[in-house]
Amino acid sequence: MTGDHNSTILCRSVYILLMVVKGDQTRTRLIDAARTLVEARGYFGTGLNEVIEAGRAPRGSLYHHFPGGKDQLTAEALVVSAREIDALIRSLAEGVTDTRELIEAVLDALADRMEEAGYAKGCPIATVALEVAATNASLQQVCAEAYDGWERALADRLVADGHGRDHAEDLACSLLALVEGALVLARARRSRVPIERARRSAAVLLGA
Amino acid sequence: MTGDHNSTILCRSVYILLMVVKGDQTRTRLIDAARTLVEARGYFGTGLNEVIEAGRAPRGSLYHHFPGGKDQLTAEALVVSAREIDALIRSLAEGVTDTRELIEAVLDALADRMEEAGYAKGCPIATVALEVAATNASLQQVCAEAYDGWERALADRLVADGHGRDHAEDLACSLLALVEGALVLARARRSRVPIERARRSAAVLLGA
DNA sequence: TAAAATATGTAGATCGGTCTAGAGAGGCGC
DNA sequence: GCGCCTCTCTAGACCGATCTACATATTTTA
Repeated sequence: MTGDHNSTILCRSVYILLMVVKGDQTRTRLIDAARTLVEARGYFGTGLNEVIEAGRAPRGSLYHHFPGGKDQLTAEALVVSAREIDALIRSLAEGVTDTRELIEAVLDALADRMEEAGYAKGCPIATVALEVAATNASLQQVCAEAYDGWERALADRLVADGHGRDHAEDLACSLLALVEGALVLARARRSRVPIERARRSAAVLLGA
Repeated sequence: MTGDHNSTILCRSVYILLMVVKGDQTRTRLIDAARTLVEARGYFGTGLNEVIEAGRAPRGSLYHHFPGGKDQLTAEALVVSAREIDALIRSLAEGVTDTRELIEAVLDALADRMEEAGYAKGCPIATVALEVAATNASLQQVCAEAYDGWERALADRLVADGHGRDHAEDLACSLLALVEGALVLARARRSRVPIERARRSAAVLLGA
């Protein structure tokens, strides 16, 4: 009886797990498709038809997994992309000796990523942030939080380098701006030169 | 006879002028409407229905003045906006003593403009640049040229400050990146703090 | 059987773009 | 000097395509 009960629980758990995994597979494919498309063409430039085609899912699945529609899908895609960049910063931060090296590593990684994608990638947040800043409060909030997280990661490393907290936050914000701006210029020009130049300026800001 | 001829020419000239002016008024209204909407919501986020409504013009007029359709209208709107910023930089450059003051003045002006518009304005080029970098060569070209012009204006002022040409171009590119990035962060967060912080970092880059 | 997830179909609006009609002006022949 | 022509620009109806969103099966699994 206890055995039956346990095996029932087990079966049920496995089922739920499988369902979750399977459901999550479709869900994940949709989010990944949205991430790629939104980064390449923005919020308004990405149609849900493209998303479900790229995500190989029927229309109904999209609204099953994302009852909030396009906004929910986009918000979740932005959160995943933001976390990925955050993890990139924090993982690179462990293998370098100071923040200057960290910024250079981040710029290199983002530049490579951008070139490899034929300039369809850059900052996964910026395009949407600019499109919705004045008209969509919830997505604007998601974008703002993404930047907050990255800035915190940079500030943490600056503090570890010995900077005071206040100065670290100031500097982290400017470094983030420099990186974001370099990505904008690089994409607009389809050239990584602005990123190389930002590297040197970042070094100056960090007192190299 | 000569009088008749002259008055005929005069009438004709006046007519053509009026027609040109009238045509240009509609044309200008459409471009202005497109400028505002595109800066606020980007290329894909701006519908031609909104443009003709804001520009108080019928559809026929739009396609009369812009036979190239949405792309032509957007391209011309970007060019006008780019020239406006270029003129802003060059006019501010005349009233300051060095490039540091110029950057600070530019940042102040852009931040005011952004706040006054409720964060519906920022950089008039960036949103479109990010949306079309990988998919629309002609608009991407327009964006790239806009940034080239602004960078040249900054580099000119740096050369006037005594910097060597090569170093001036490097520095101008990074300063532009810093400004662009600060605008992105400021819009995303709906706060001018990132711009204030970029001010200080710009001063550092310019050796203040 | 019940619930979850998938698979379509389609509604209703809006998209960019095209088309034709007409208003308003001067030129021009008679 | 009057009617007619042409030309520019305005005006809006209209087109097929696409958009987001929802509704309705069908399949899958315990």
